[in-house]
Amino acid sequence: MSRHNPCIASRRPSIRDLARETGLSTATVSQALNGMGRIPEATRRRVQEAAEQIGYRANVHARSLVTGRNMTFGVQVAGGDSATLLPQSGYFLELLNSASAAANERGYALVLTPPAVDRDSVARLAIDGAVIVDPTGAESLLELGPADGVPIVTAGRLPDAANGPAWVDNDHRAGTTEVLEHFWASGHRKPALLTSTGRQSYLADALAAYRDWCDRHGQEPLAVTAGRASNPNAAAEAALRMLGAENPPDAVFATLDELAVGVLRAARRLGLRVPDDLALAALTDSELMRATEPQITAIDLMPAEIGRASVALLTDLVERKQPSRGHQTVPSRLVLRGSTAAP
Amino acid sequence: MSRHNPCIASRRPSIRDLARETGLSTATVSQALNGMGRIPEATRRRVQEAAEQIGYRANVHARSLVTGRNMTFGVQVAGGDSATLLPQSGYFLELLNSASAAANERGYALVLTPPAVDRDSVARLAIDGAVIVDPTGAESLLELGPADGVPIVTAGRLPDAANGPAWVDNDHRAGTTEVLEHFWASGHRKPALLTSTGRQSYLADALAAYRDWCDRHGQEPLAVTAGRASNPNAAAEAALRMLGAENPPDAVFATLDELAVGVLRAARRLGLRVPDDLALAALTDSELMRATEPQITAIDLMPAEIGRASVALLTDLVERKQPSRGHQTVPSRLVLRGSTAAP
DNA sequence: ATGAAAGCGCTAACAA
DNA sequence: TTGTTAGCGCTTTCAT
Repeated sequence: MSRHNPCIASRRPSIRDLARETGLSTATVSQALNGMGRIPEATRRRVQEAAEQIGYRANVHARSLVTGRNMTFGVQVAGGDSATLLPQSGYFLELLNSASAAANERGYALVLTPPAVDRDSVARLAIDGAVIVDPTGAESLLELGPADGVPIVTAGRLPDAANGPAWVDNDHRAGTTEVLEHFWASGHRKPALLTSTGRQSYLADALAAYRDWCDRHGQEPLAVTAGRASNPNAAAEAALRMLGAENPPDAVFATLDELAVGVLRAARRLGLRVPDDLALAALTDSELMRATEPQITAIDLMPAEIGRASVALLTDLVERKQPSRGHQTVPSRLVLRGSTAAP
Repeated sequence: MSRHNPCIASRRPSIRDLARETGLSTATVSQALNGMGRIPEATRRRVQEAAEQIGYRANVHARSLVTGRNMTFGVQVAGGDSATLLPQSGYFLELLNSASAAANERGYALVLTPPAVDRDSVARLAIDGAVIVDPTGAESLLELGPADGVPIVTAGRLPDAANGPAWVDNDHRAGTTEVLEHFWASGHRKPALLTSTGRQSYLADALAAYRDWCDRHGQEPLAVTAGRASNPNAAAEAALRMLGAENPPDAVFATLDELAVGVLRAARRLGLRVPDDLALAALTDSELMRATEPQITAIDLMPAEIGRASVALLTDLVERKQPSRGHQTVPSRLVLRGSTAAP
């Protein structure tokens, strides 16, 4: 019946409407709109104009049904509780925005994937691939994805990056070394490392680079853990102990923005001048680093670049069916502020 | 040919495989899995078990093609540049996470929608509805959506909320009044209002409530604008002028977390004790408010609740085809900290 | 209570 | 160069 009653209630024009409009077949119309080179330019133009005219847009579900591709990527942010997530929220949000833009440029939609997915949700989400940001290794998608033919890219590395999925990351060893050299150049000879607990790769990287540097400079390493990550008070306490001990460090590199805030607080309490008595820098730049006094030197991890690169890598994996290895290193940038002196 | 060659290369089991497995027709199988009540419980169970057995999951595209529903919501975060976005990133991220969870609970996927969409992208995204977070009124989706039958819910109100889309928001007038009463209770008699520039509804709300309160308490209002939103330095300057003037305020309510940080800095520079000489509170709670010394009293806007409520409202709109008016107010919560004294 | 059949809108062989 | 045709996997009348 509906076929004999041509759209009184206005439905979206289908490819058949467009075929009728142009006097061509649906197959030709489809080719003209999507195919490459097979249709003469004149016809193609005619079809495109008619499409514009009647406001035709292809139905994505019909297309996906036949092509077998979803044109959708998933993005999963942080494996765990939102408490550990929020201190770095600026980082995540910037990453998310750029990843979304990059995906859309390539014709993919980006869907938010909840941290704990089961096989059912993976199927329902209908994603062609996924980016997992700062994985802990416990994310179910890490196994479920590849098992169901959904390639994964991680932003940040997994503990066993060698035979894990493709990844995008900063060179945190280089960044750490750069900070320590910056301390050195301004006359600070005894830097300490203040870390949070966690299995993230960047912590291991920072620690390794720190130990290397100490070795090369004949320093005894002083690496302190502040306990739970997102706690400036815990950091302040750890810093108080560290700075109040005999032969204290004259510089601190903190592996999280909030830790650096705690150090600053401790320094103030001890009457230490920053940067003269104590130089201070943080691994992750954030608005927090601009809100203190003095502002804190920090490494900008370029989250927008990380997001963009992750999507680019994922697209390659999905479209070119390349072997699912591969990785990319995004350069970070040391942002000098008042907590460290100019050399 | 493929129909005569039953899955040597393993494809996902289709409804026909399930029909064959159970000895039923595809129609019955479909009914058993989705229909309500029409199929005897025994049959239903049998089908469900067989589905489990062979790992059947319905193809979302095939289903959407026939039902005409996408089972997807869009979410758009911030209309403009990321500079104005990032200071509130914790707020957004929390909102996003809860919105995603709420959508998934209802069977919807949540796709990130870029700020500037055209009609093509709206069609390609294939969304049944969208949440726009903190709209400025300039978002193209605001018009494109409804024009294409995509209902919109805004988290935060539009300038002309009366005949705009459905919205979810806090009662910022009540929140503002609560803060002012809190100031009053601890003996602070002359509160000032420090705002950022912007067309957001919460600014107008705060200002209106502030003026009302001043009226009722026989105070001369002192409302100052700090210029561009996300700048603690600009806020500090504005605060310095305000606090250095004759007959200065003894309390400041700042409409953004970063502004409050600027005020704190100004107070320290002027040698004012907080909260004794100057009480301080902020409209938006964030990790920043816990990173200063003293920590800053702030209104927690319950972003997770906002996200959840927005999705709930959107679902109603989409599924029940209710008139697209309607709104919901989410209660906020005053978090008392060191920057204000106990009464 | 269950099945047969049509068709959602599109693409991709293959035919002309 | 273009058209014909056969589905993609599912839901939904309408029969039985």
